Amino acid sequence: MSDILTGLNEPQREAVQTVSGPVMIIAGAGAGKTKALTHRIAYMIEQGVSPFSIMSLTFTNKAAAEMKERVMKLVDPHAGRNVWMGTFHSVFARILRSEAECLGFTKDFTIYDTDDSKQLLNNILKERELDTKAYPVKYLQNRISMAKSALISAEEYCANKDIQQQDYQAKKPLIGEIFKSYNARLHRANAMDFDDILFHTNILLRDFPEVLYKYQHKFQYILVDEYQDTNYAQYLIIRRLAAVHENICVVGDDAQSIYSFRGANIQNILNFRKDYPDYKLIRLEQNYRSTQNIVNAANSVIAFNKNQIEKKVWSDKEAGELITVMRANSDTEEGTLVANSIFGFKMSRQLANKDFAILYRTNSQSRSMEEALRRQGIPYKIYGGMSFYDRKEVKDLLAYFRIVINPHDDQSLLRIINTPTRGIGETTKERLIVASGQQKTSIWNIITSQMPPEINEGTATKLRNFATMIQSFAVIAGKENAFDTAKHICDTIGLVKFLKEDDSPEGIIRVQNIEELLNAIMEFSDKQVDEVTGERLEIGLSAFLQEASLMTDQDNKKDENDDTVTLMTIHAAKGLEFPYVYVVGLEENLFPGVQSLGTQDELEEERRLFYVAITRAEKKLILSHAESRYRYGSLTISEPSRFIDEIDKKLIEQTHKASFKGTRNIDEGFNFSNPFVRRTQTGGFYKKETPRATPTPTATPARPSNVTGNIADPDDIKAGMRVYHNKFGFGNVISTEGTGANKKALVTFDTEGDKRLMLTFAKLIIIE
DNA sequence: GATTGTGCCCTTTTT
DNA sequence: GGGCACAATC
Repeated sequence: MSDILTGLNEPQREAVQTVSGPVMIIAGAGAGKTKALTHRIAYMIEQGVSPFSIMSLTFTNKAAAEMKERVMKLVDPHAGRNVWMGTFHSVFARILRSEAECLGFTKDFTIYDTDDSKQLLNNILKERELDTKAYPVKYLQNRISMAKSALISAEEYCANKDIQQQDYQAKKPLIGEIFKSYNARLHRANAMDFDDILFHTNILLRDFPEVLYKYQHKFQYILVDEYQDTNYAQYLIIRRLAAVHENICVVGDDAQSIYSFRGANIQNILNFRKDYPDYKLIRLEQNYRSTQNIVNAANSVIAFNKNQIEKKVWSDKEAGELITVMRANSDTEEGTLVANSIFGFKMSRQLANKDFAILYRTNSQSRSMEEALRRQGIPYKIYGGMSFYDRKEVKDLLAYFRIVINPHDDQSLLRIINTPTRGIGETTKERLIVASGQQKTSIWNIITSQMPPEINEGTATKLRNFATMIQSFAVIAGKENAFDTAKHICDTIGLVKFLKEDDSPEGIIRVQNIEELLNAIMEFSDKQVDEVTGERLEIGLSAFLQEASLMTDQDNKKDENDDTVTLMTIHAAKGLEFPYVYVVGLEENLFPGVQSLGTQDELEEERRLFYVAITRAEKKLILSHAESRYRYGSLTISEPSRFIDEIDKKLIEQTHKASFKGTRNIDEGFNFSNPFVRRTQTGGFYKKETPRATPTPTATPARPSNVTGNIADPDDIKAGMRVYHNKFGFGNVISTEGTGANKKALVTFDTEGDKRLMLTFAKLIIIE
């Protein structure tokens, strides 16, 4: 017991020991919320709470795995593993499988991912002969997902006047009908999409009191991580399950809510006190991750948001270094500056590549960074983008597995019926879709018992052969373990042989991916060990699929060992930390993005995203922005982000590209964009008219003793330099004009604003 | 029925 | 710039 409580601060200890009743933990970034949660679970188990009665929910598999690992270290692993710990989707999919019959599904239901649902919607549009321009699939997905997350059924969607009015005004009046067909097709396919897992769980708990009763009494203790990211469907599930015991503990940080575009609702945090009036609020405010300067910078930024729960995050670490702001003249140069900076820190401070992370708003920004790192010879790894489970060949093979387990899975059937090629084309597929719509049954049933007359005999035979093959696989799956079945399927369809015909580098990767998938199945099987005897359990394909359909490759591959710089979006970086963090592309219309300038709420979400970015850094934070950038193939000019201005000025130091060697040509480019810079940079280095959280003191600095150096030759003064003037103090050279004795410079002084100086008279000292 | 050409549209995305 | 969907080809 002492083990579990030692090393915790006072509020953490309170969070761990307040086991009964509703508890809300508001945890700042880096305040040890995972520690509080894991120790709490361990503490409960040690206090005699049955692990089977504890449900702990997270959003990612990775977070769940990490928590499980940490709990197992604190308590007897046999007890630890019995806690219901996982993502919302995995825990409730598990419950849905055992209760599937109530809802008209079988326990082998398939989970459709975003791509499957996209294909399905495409089929519906085709069937209804609707234009994909009038009804963009992405828009439909969004609309349907939002409805399901808000627990609005397709029928309610159609009956709701407001919603219908919205769709009518958007010139998309048929969305409701499409929604209905979509659900009908899912149900016919014995399939659920991601949102359905939560939606159907709610239906289950709402309409089947005995089921509700069972789980309310089973899960006496409920813990929820990242509560600020829950949507209405998740909120209501938790509320229902916790209604009897009210031993519910939620952990969140409203300042880190960055998924509202996915339906996450901050109100859930704000409403907690209404739902559980006698709740206990615990604040974890001490940040153990970052230096004071970084914490203060984050605080000064987030202070600009109106909607937030009051808290003061603090750090008792050293003040640390100032936050560096780098200005580049182009996206290419931004990459170079970042790569040079990393190289410099590595050399001067003996750091490893893995001490660095480069974070950006959009994935497309990775390219300039990537190219610069490659030129500099720095190993890096880009996270995000195409996931292993999104690869076509992997999805193809998985589709075979899925249809063996659930033959009514139409999307899988359509995906693989002609892969490898079997002479079954688009026309045939369309006929099958239409027939299944008319007969209101799955395509599988159409092929096996109600072959439509318009399909000619040759094609019909091909279809029957396909069905026979799938049936033979199903027989094998009933007898053999997952790996042997998978291997058999793979060999029989000749997928590897088919892929090997393509010997391009991409083709070789595809073959490797198939091998990797088979390895993953093997690995998964190896992990399934009998708890009591320690023997390996034979697990079937179905069990593997259940796991794989809710898996992303984010979790299995976090090679702690390989020493690379990390590149990822800020969204992907949530929950992670790095000693040195670069946040790049801090420009208006990029970060904050142009689409988020519309409403206050959207802007505040962008600001929270910036807050998340800042708080990833432990020791040093470097921000950068470029004055121009290629976007969608054409050059765009950008102003520095307002977010830079929102950081307390005392915490920032400016670096200039002139301080880097060999940038003469860049200076020329810089002059080119000069008029623009002058326009936006009045007063201080950045726009002065922006409101500030804390006003910066404005006194002309006396010449500090560390300013040494001689009066510069006017010819040496160049745009971008940092200079010192005896009367005006420190400033930045924005531009120069004229030559020789007539040479003038526009200098923006930190405290005195813009000055145009004749260089033969102004005695400037070059600082850097 | 597969392959190449042409216009179109771009965020973030735990599951 | 580039990925994707659909069309025009062979």
